[in-house]
Amino acid sequence: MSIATDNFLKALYLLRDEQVAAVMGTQLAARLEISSAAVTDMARKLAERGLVAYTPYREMELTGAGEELALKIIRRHRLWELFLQQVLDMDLKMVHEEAERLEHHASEELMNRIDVFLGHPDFDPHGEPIPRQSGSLPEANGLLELQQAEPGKNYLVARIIIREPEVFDLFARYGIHPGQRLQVIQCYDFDKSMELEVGRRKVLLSEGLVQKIFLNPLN
Amino acid sequence: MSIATDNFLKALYLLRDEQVAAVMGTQLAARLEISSAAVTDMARKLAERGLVAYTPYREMELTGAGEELALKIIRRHRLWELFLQQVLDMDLKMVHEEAERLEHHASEELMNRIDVFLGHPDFDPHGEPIPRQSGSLPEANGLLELQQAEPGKNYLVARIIIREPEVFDLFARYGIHPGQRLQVIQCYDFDKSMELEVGRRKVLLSEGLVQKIFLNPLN
DNA sequence: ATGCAAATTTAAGTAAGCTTAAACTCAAAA
DNA sequence: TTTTGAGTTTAAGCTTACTTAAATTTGCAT
Repeated sequence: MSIATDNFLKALYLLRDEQVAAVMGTQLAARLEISSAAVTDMARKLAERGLVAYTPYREMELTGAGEELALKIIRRHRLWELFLQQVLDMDLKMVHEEAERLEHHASEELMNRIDVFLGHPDFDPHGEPIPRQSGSLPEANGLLELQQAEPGKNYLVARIIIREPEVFDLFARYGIHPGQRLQVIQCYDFDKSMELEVGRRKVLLSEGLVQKIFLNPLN
Repeated sequence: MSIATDNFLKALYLLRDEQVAAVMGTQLAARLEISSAAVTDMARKLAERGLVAYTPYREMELTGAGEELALKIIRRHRLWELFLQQVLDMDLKMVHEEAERLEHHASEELMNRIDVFLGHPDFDPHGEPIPRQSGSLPEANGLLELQQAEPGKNYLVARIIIREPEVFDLFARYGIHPGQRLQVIQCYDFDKSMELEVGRRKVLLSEGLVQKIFLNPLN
């Protein structure tokens, strides 16, 4: 499997995942930064290999086999991201582009060692789920949304969704990161903001921020 | 810089290093597993870029700039090898081919983090020197050859040259690895073999094995 | 000094993964 | 229902890093 193939399958999977609708060539071309002619070309080749369902002038989507491969690549990407951040202390801003290259070049064996080293993690540093070796995805709904937490009880931050770099910095400043213990002080129903205790500091979060945090109950 | 370029420069450096003589196309072709026509092609291109000194039908060698680049690539390779072995506990037999791929795809920033993580190491798991960021090579002659060690004194193993996988296994079985403390019990001058104490075990090494071990005096 | 074999170079061709530009399709508006 | 333009495909061409096969050079042995 070539890098171009890897990237095509990955982009197709993620694009489909982000929107709910099917994926058209132009979007793929934009995301992969190639011409739409190249997309058509690739689609035809991957269709021959049974990885993409494709009829000329129609939308395309991954076949079962294609999705399986896409998930493997995404697994590699997210494991690398987490490894680079947690073990080598790389800046979250650099971690994506680094993983973007490394994901294509590590052996299965190495990826499994990284997985073990990290303790079979469920989420990458952006809060995105890391597909398992089996191809299954960890479900965030095993987790509790912060909105539903009971004031007074203790929780562990399990996952924070970080699509914007500023958000990471903000949470970092308040000491909110996976593994951190926290308690809900109060919920303000009128605008759905919340007051938390993190460490021994009190923090006030807007609804938008609250929705990015998922918890595990403690004891 | 492409992967092909990386590999060409690296092979040219290492080949030159192994033998003392200049390097001919056929040897390069053999090592890189490409045709000699491809070697000529590459040589011409790299000569244009000022990385290789090349005149048709003559031997070729690296220019200053070429050697600088070769050392950078070798640095990456050896840092990866050590990282994979020490941090991710990969088998020494797999470490080379893994590093062979990763060396081309990690950023300078990542390599430096790996270097720091490992404590700016001087030698890779095969005992080969790791070029520094500056391009200089750690000299093994800061180290003591085992032959010259004084019986009774304590030493730390600094470097073991492992070109054959069996040798690694052998040393591993006797607990001999970088960082290990040892003492010389006796030298047998008639065949230059030696008896050592490693941990609390006594070990008898042939001359060939003795020559692979380099030491730092302890206190 | 000459011829020969080995090594090297040239020439021509291949494959992947692109590009641009022209041709085509299709669905939706007129 | 015809037109239109956005989106897609086809066609032709490029680059890199190879390949094989034929031509060339070299240095060594005679």
